[in-house]
Amino acid sequence: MPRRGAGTPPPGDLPHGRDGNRRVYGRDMQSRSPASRTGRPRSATADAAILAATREALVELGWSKLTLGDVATRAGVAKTTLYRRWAGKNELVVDAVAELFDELELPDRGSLAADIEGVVLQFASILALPEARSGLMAVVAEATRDEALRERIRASVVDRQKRLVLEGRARAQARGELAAEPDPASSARTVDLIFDMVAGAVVHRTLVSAEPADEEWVHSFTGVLLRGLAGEAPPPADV
Amino acid sequence: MPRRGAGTPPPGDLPHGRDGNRRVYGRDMQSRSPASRTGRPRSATADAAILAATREALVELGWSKLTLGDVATRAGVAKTTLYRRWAGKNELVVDAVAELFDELELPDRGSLAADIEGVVLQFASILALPEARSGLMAVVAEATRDEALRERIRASVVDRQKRLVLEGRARAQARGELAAEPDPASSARTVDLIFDMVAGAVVHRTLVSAEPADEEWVHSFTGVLLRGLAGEAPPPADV
DNA sequence: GCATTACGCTACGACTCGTAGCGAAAGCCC
DNA sequence: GGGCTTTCGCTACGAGTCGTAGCGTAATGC
Repeated sequence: MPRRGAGTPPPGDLPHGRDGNRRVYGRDMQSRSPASRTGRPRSATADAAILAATREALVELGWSKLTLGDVATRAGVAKTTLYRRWAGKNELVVDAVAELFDELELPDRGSLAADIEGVVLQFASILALPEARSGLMAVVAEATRDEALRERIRASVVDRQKRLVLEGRARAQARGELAAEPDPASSARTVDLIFDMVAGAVVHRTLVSAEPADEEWVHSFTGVLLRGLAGEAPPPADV
Repeated sequence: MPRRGAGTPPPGDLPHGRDGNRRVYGRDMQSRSPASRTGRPRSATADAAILAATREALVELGWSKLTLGDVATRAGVAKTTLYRRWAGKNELVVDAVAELFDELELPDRGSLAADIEGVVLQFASILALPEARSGLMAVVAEATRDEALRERIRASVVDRQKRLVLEGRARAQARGELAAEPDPASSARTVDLIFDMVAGAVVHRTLVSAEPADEEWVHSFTGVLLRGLAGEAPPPADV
């Protein structure tokens, strides 16, 4: 499926001030990327309108019934404009959903347990949004057959969460709650493991089991994660 | 999207000897369900061929590019036959993927840790199949907007796994490895939590992180699940 | 003013969808 | 065997989506 070669990643003139190289505009990034600042610039407002329209369509139609023509109409742009910027439905939805994860933060709550509960609740609140539920799993499913798409998801969504795991772990080690792990390879494996356990549990709870990841659940989850199944028997109900 | 009302769930004459009411054939089950054993029976071999062709198409094309016409051609049946039995792509893929989970078992390995590692490895080996990777996440994504589909997935895929959690937990309590939990409501919550943690972690590892859930990873995961993050620092490398 | 790029619009062939209608096949029951 | 019922394969169909091409116009930098 060859794509047009007209893409030019604008350095930083788009509204969502995230890292630069996320929007790929077609497929290739280095064709004539560095400095082509002549001609009419791309409308930044159109960009925002398209992503907002995509989320709106995700809520109303879901993934499978979402069409790019419909998104274009909602956004008030021409369908061709959409195809000039994104390679297809997958890439568009990834970008639209990724913006939802911008607000993730990790305020220091004083203890590892409190930090975990805080960030898990944030993550759960995002996954509770219908536009995230419909879109995220679908693009993950598509990504199983598309290496580039997987990388795009990793850069836009996953890494932003994983940073929180790194940060929380460092804090806990500084507090003495977790033992330091000097070997960097072993440490990286541990971080990956924790990340898969935290994100996986929340995703599975909200999307597969279709039950809310509320405070009670998060509290129990954190108890098992920190102390294990055999730890304290039932976590105290001091929610 | 109104569907035909011709469906009649055959009691048990289909090859895969699973529980009865899984295949719904259209939408309604009680229209004239109980006994209509006259007329030409449905071809059981066609059923198996269709499901096998669906998995084959999932491997080659993935979810989004899979078309029912193509599946019908691969299976050697007419496209209309497909629509007479399944309401659409979602239901068909659920049934095709569900068959992959038939072989899940929980042999008694003597300890809770060994039991967990065994079942997680089985689950991971299923998720490593491309037909499972492509199909499962996609139908889960669709299910976020379709209550009936969610129930179908629960009955065909999820509950079969959850039974293993129940079984393993009962064994561990009999061995004295886990404390008994007399309150049934609290016990049910714990089982759900464990299930979301186990299945979620494996799914996230294999599908989102796109890394294999091999023995080393499973061993580390089991260690954290049983003893918690603060438990022993790095699990001993006696894999 | 000029080159360059993005935009809106229309039109297009190719494909998929899900259904309708038909005659033939494959079972049960008398 | 004859009759009844249901399924099957096949063809055809309107509706909808896809992704692109082509055109004239708008908005920038030099």
